[in-house]
Order: sequence, then C-alpha cells, then structure tokens
Amino acid sequence: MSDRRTDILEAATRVITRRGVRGLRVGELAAEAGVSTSLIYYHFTDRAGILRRTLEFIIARADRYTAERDPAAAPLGPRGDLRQALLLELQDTPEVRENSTAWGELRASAIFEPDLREDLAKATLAWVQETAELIGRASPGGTAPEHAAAAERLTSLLEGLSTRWLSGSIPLEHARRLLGDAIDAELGAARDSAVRVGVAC
Amino acid sequence: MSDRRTDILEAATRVITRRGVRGLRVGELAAEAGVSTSLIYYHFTDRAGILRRTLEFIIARADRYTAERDPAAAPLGPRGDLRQALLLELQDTPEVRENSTAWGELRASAIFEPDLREDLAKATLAWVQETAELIGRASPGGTAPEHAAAAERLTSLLEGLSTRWLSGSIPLEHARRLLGDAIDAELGAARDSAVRVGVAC
DNA sequence: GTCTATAATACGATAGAC
DNA sequence: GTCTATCGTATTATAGAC
Repeated sequence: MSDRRTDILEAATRVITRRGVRGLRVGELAAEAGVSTSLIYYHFTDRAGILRRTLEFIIARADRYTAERDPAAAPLGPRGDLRQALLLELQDTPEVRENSTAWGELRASAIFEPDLREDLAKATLAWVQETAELIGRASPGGTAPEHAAAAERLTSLLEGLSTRWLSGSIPLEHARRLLGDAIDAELGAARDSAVRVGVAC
Repeated sequence: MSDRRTDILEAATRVITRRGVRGLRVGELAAEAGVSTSLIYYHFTDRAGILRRTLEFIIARADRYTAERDPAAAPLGPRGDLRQALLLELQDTPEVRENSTAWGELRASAIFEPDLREDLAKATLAWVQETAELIGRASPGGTAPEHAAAAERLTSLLEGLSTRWLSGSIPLEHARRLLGDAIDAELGAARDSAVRVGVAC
C-alpha cells in the first residue's frame, strides 16, 4: 500500500499544491519524497509520466473522499446530501486544499496540453452526473435534462469560486455562502414552480 | 502607438494564449515579436516585468472592449445589456480567446504567486461591481447586496464555464446556454418574488 | 530498486558593438 | 534602441555501481 511509488505520488500532490503542475520540478519532488531523481525516472519514465500518474491519483482520491461519507452520521435528506457533497470542496483542510488546487491546475493545464483533456473531460462528466443524481433526489419535480443542466451550473460555479478562493480574491466563508445560495436557488426554483402549479391561484 | 514595446506586449498576449503564463519563454516571445531577447530585457527588465506589463495590458484591453459597445446599435434594454456583457466573454474570436485564456491564467497563476493577487483582486472587484450595477438596472426589485451577490455568482460561473470551454470539457454553445439560463434565473427569481408579492393570492 | 555522478540542454540574463 | 554573442545556472534525463 505505502510503497515507494505511492510515496512519490503523494509527494507529487503536495508539490503541485505548493508550486502548481507547471511549477513541479523533478528535483524538488525527489526531495519531498525523500528519494533520488533517478528513482522517479525509473518508476515514471519522464516528467510527463509523473504528471499523468499523479493526476490519475488525484482524480481517484477525490472520488474516494466524495464517496466516503460517514454511514453512521445522521441522515441529512436529499437536500442536505447535495449541499454537503458540494460544500465539501470548499474547506480549508490540507486534503481538500490539495485536491482543489490540483484539480484546478489540472483544468488550467489542459488548456495548453491536449493530452490531459480526455481524462479531465471524463472525470468532469462523472462528477456532473453524480451531482445531477443528487439534484434529482432533492427536487423530484424536474426532468433529467434539467437536473443535468443544474449540475453543470453548480459544479462550474464551484470551480469558479474555488479558484477565486485559492487565488485570494474572496474569503472562504464568502465562497461557501455564495455556493449555498446558488444551491438553494437551483432547488428552490424547481420547488417554487411545483408549488405554483399545485397551489397558486 | 504601434511601437516596439506595444508589439512585444501584443506578441506576449499571443504567446500566453498558446503556452500559458507559466509556459511563456522569453526566447519564444522574442521570435513571436520579431525582435532579439535582449531588446525585451531592455524594455521590461526581467521576465516578471514582462508578465506584469502584459497582464496590465490584457486587463486594460478587456476593459476597453467591454466598454466599447456600439452606441449606434439598437438599444437592448437593461436585461439585454447584462446578457450581452456576460455572453461577450464566451465567444470564439481571437481577441476574446486571448483575453479569456490570459485572464484564466492570471487567476491560476495567482494561486502560486502572491505578487499577482492584489491586481487580480482589484480587477475582479471592479468587474463584479460593474456587473452588479447592470443587474440592478435589470431587476430593480432587489437590494444592492443582493445584486452584488448575484454578480459574484454570475461572474464566478462565467469563469468556471470559460475554463471548461477552453480546456475542452464542454462546447462553447453549451457554455453559452448554461450561462444564459443562469442569468435568466438570477433575474427571474427577483422578478418572480416581486410578482408574487404584488399579485399572488 | 535504489543510489551517486554526470551528461545534455533549455533558459534567464548580461556584455558590448553599432 | 537594437543587435549578436555568450555566460551561468537550473532542469531534465541517463550511465553505471550496488
């Protein structure tokens, strides 16, 4: 489990959090992981290989902690599940910061490195679909395409807010409030129209 | 107007669009501008100076084209003005692509280079305030803080969608549709509550 | 699998002529 | 102001011992 290869991938995640994907230096990664540079080349062939495997690692880890909600915790209901799933990404803990930073870097790097795009688009799609499902459970009123569109808006907004937070343009609490309100609005809109159809004059 | 200095700044914008802020190489910039590397150092001192001036240049140019609406064009009304101002940033023209790419890079780079944060935060704030004012004109119902929050949500969403577009995760038209719907929802919500207050049972 | 040592080169920056 | 030539170093990557 905790072999050298994994050590290096974890170290790479930390270095990317500190310096960015494009600021990662093999020498600094070696120091962070406590190994020689040549061992890194032995395991990952070249710098591009390091990046590819690290980004896979980050995507896999993000999946894991998203899925890993404490099953013994008080049930939140569909609305609470959605709020928690999204607000989870706006927290100042080392793990979330690492994931958010690395995810943002992955996306920003993909603009200039077409090789990264396919994996990124696949991971994005999976995330949007999971979110759409949570929205569907929280607002049974709408259609599946409406839920998908809402999921795309909320996850895109989350990415935008996360980058603003990490780049020092807004405080974390402010980002959380804006996202929370947007979630309420996406769900409220559906609920309101249901209410209107059922109850209004 | 079109002196060497400006040539270099325009060339730098193109190189950043192609390679990113962190992918900009002084040698490549020199080739793109058709000058020697030392001339670049003569005008901009060092690489950081190149970047600083180029980002100022980009911010100024974005301001200009945002302000530069054809005054002879058919008046759109407040709602149309808002839509146009935001959707303007999601277009596949060289100038918009350059600005969006560079702006995204500026934000992504600021995560790792605190020197960039202040200018970025200032430019972001100005943009949010302009947007809030447009929202205020388009939906006179709400309060100023509500307009500001809506502006932050819409501009953050725009940044998120723009990055998704540029990184190849969604097609441009799709991004435009999602943003357009979000604008309608932000305005519609205010209008609906006004309508509800005035008219509902 | 892991290291030390080093090759090869890319890159930022400067010197000095015109 | 602009160029050619070059320096010094940071960085990727490899050779070869253990």
